[in-house]
Amino acid sequence: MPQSNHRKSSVPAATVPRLSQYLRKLQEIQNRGTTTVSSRQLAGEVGTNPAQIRKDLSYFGEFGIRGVGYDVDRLITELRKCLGLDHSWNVIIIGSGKLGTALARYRGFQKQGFNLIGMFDSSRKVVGKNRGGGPVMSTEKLEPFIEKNRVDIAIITTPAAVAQMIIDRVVGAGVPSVLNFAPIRAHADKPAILRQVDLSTELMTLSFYLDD
Amino acid sequence: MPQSNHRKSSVPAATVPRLSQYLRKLQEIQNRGTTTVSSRQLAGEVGTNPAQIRKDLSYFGEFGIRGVGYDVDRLITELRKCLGLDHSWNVIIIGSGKLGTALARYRGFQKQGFNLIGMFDSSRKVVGKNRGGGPVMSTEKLEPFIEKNRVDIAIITTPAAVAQMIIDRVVGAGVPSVLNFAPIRAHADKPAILRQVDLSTELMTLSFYLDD
DNA sequence: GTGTGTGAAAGTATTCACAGCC
DNA sequence: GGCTGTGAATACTTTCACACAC
Repeated sequence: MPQSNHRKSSVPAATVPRLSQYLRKLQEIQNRGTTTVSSRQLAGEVGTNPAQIRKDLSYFGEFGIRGVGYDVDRLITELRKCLGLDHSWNVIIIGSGKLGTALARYRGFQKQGFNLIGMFDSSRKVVGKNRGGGPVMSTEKLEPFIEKNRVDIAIITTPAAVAQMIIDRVVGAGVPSVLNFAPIRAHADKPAILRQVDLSTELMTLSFYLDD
Repeated sequence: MPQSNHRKSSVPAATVPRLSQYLRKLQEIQNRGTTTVSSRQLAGEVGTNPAQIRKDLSYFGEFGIRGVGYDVDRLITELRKCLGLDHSWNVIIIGSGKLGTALARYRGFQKQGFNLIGMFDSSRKVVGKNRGGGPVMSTEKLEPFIEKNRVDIAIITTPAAVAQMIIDRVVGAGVPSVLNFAPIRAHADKPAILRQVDLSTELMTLSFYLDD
């Protein structure tokens, strides 16, 4: 029984990140005071095709009104439900250097329902200091912390050299998903969900498309 | 005449980021002292299919030896050429907060041929300070700086509120590619290449795949 | 035997185009 | 008239499987 959720596996992988982009734009539109939006308008703003949006939404239900468009409030609520943002997730950050601190201080974090419940670092110098996510704990305390607290997402911002070891440890301790910012191609053995954010890949991809 | 380069447009978009991952693994393999690698071995390490690697490489040429595999040094050289890393690119960072500073201090940067030639910030308090990329300049000096220096890539780490305006300004001044870390869905009018790195999208994507 | 390079097949994703509803 | 929801068509990507080279 690998994927328990029938609904999720039938949604194309490419659709999921787009949903979050629709959500962001819709929140912007909501802030402007607009109450109704068509797939055409939304597509114009996020830079995609109207049919793409309608198709993406159709995997989850019928949220629009023909001839009219979508109610902005309603669609925001539905999208948050689709993305699992209708309850909150507990997040830890491992590595409290500049990058870890930048992420911890990111305000949109809590606003979207992600609770930063702990930060970890191996350096004696920073343990106990506040880097935006409460007092930094020693990485030695990782496993007991994960035992005692439900941790849904571990964000890795350690140096490359230790990143894979840290990932093995948090996954081994039962954390179901990992977001890796360390510049390595990481892997996870257990059925953990792993995503990578990688400056160097992004720069090289730009480089490819630049004219010589 | 939109895309001038015939070679590039025939390479699938999905192939490009993978090339950079192959390159990273190959550099690791090279450091271990291994001189030859097969598509099977490399695929095992990056977590993909051997045929995928061979197909990806086939868009650029024939780099292997049948019955043997690939010479690691040779393949690294070829991949760097494919990705446009055989010469160096000039990069600026706009926004010298924690994130901008973290990126500026990332060592792999220079190592792969990206020269950080300037950092900018709108705050009087940081202008003149060194955040890892020489003295921070005022964002007022952006356009004259771009006039005088070839800038290939602009990395945006400003607050969301000003990010789109900054992108418009650098693209307007002639910067051909932008890597945006600000939490907005940005767009560029001119034929500039734009890539987005987005913590909130990554977190929401994980959220989608987590069990309720 | 081993492993590349590559057409052909299978699998995914995007876009079209239109019936149906407001 | 306008816009959604969706099957059908197109485009893109990955994987298979085998001829060919070492």
